[in-house]
Amino acid sequence: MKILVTEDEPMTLEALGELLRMEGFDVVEASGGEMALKLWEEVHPDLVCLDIMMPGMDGYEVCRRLREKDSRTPILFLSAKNEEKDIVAGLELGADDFIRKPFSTGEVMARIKSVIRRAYPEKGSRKIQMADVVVWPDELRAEQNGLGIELTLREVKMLLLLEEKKGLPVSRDEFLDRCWGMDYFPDSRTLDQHVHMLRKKIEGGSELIETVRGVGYRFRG
Amino acid sequence: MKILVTEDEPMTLEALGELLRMEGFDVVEASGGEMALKLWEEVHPDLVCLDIMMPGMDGYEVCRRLREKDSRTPILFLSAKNEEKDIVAGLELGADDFIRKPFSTGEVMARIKSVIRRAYPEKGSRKIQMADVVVWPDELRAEQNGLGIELTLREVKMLLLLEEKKGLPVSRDEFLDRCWGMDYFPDSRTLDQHVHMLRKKIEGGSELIETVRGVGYRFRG
DNA sequence: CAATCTTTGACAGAGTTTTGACACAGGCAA
DNA sequence: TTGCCTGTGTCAAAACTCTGTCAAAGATTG
Repeated sequence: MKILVTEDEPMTLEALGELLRMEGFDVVEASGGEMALKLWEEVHPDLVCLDIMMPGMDGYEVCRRLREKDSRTPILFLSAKNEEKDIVAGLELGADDFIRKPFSTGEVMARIKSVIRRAYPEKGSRKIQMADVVVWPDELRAEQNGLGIELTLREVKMLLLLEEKKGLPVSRDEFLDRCWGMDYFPDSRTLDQHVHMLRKKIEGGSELIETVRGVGYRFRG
Repeated sequence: MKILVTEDEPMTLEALGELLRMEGFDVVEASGGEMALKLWEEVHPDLVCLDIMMPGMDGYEVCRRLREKDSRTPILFLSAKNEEKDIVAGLELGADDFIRKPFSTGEVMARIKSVIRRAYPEKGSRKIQMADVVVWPDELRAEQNGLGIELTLREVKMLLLLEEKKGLPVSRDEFLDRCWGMDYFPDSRTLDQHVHMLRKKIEGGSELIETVRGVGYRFRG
């Protein structure tokens, strides 16, 4: 799930980005309205967070232009202006929700997740085929040869990453970034241990998750 | 949905009560006007059926007094007097409909349901089956193995959410979002506590509401 | 103010993740 | 080939996190 965050204040931008990445989102950061539009073209995010007050092109204007190209992707405003009329103005432009500054991290996450749930209800029941394994990521569950397999949250994240790379090797660093968090560096055998678990749970596991020495792991698919 | 029935003829009163209970209503029976007013205070029914001709305080008078306290709850007259002027008198007092005696059970039900639909458009007196539990969300009530279960508003919301997801896990975030409100963040064991309550009220509860660690809960169905 | 419903804090218990010790394997140079 | 270095596999214990449960405090409603 990709989120484009636009905010002119660098500290706030980075904090938001980090917060969202912690929760497993892909985050693209824009420091202004023009950049936001440009990045939108490149990455086509699933959700856009816009600061209203920015030098140059403000959030309203960005919203208007985005809505010309795409009316579906949810847009969420971050705003220090909390007057009723601004909220109304934003909603008329097709915004999905508002977050008033200063905000708590809890509130940001709750609202973003809520908007995502409303916009992508189908994401609640994905099903992914990986070789002869069927994975239901949201249920922390998989099946192979008619046999049910219980997974943990981390194992699912790892499988999804492997699936996303479709047979390409995924480096250890990338695993840690995407399944743990950017600034997490376990100092010993943590990653190996989790790969071990996956291999144990999936029949013929060490054939399916192949070790690429000096790099990381790859899923044979 | 609670209905207060007032009628001085015991046989008729019991028959009406039985009829309504068959249809899943909660029925409170009053054998006279004074009793009706007293019971109204106690139970705050969603609908009142009043016989017009009763010894002591008659239906008109009860209606007038009820309307002083509450102008919303629908009132329905049962009457052997079927002349035009009586109907007009009743409607002026704020009654919602008339049923003429002798009445057919079909007519009674049709009129009562019609009045309810008009007065409570948002409620359909829905009935939802979840595994072996039948839930009447609007009545904060459920039944399992013929055993009645009283629910609170929050418990009903939680059940409805679980039902809506049909066996998929519902995340803790989503519970808080949908059953509490977007910007509500209880800081401790609130959600667990409510799940606990539901499990306690529903037989075999912890089997039915399964916990998905790190995610939330799911209803087995 | 009494009854009911909700929230909270403390604590226990279960499940998951991390760690450290050690074994093993692959690559490289002598 | 042998020996060495580095990277990986495996295990079990330790550390940590999440959830269940209880009792009591707080809110709400009649």
